[in-house]
Amino acid sequence: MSPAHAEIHRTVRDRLDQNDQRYTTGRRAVVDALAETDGPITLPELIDLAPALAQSSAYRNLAVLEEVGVVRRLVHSSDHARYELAEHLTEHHHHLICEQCGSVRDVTLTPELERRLDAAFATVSSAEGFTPTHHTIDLYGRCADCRP
Amino acid sequence: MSPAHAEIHRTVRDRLDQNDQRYTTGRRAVVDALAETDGPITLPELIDLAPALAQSSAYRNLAVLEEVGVVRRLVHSSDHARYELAEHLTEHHHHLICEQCGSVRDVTLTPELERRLDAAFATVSSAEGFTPTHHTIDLYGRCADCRP
DNA sequence: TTGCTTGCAAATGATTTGCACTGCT
DNA sequence: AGCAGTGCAAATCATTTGCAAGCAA
Repeated sequence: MSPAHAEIHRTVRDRLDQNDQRYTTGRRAVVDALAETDGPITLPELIDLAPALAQSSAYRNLAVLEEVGVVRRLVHSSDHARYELAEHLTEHHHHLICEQCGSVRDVTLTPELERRLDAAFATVSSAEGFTPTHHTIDLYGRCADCRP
Repeated sequence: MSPAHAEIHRTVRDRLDQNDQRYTTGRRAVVDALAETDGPITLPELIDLAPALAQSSAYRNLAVLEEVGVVRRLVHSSDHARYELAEHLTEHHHHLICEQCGSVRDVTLTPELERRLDAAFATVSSAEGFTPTHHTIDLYGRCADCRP
């Protein structure tokens, strides 16, 4: 477990404490699994990484962790949702989504481009009376493994 | 929606013909409903706009229209999916998603920014061996109606 | 103890599907 | 006529929830 892992656990514990929630073995296992991967994972994938967890407990723990703001739930297709650590525990990133195999990997853009995007988003939003809080960018295509 | 309704219907009919599918009253009603709105709609919303459609037929027609490439299905949250006309029938756009009421509205960015984005996407993708085909950008926040 | 957490099994709800009927072509 | 499309009701499947038992503060 990397030092980054240790800090993640500390932050998660703090957030749970602040919300009168316990940091149980099961919740720790969920966080460990999410910290290990280089992209958001589905519930079956999570259970493969943490086989001690019952399915219902995995779902319940993810819901609690999402509520206290350390997990984000993503829905790209209609089968399984995907879960990842919140960006304040990782870093702002986007997703490469393979249309062939369904895998999802994280990518980051340059800070300069993100800055430009935020400016553009502020512009188009205010024209609509919309107040943006955050954004997601998904790139769909073919991943390296599925390349023809 | 840039092409007029008539042109949309012509294109849809062509696509269906090419795939040995008929352009029935129900399918036309689906396309009309999707062409009327300024953002992707859910199935209940679609049925409100086209009350003659049975729920199962709406789902089946949307599936057919998606298969022939004139409808796109979006999933932002875990309740109802949303459907919109494919971009070749409208224009390239993104979404403003209200976290309060769940409404979704279309927005466009400047062509210049889209060009810059495509360039950046090509760069980060090739570094991962990924071949991008298209992208989506979603802005989450508070819509005008839900503003505090 | 006291009550949150867990695991199992049953419930929920959006979407899909079987089947008989309708209506294009 | 013949087969694709439709409506209804039943089936599916990810996710949620009720309940009894386990575990942490």
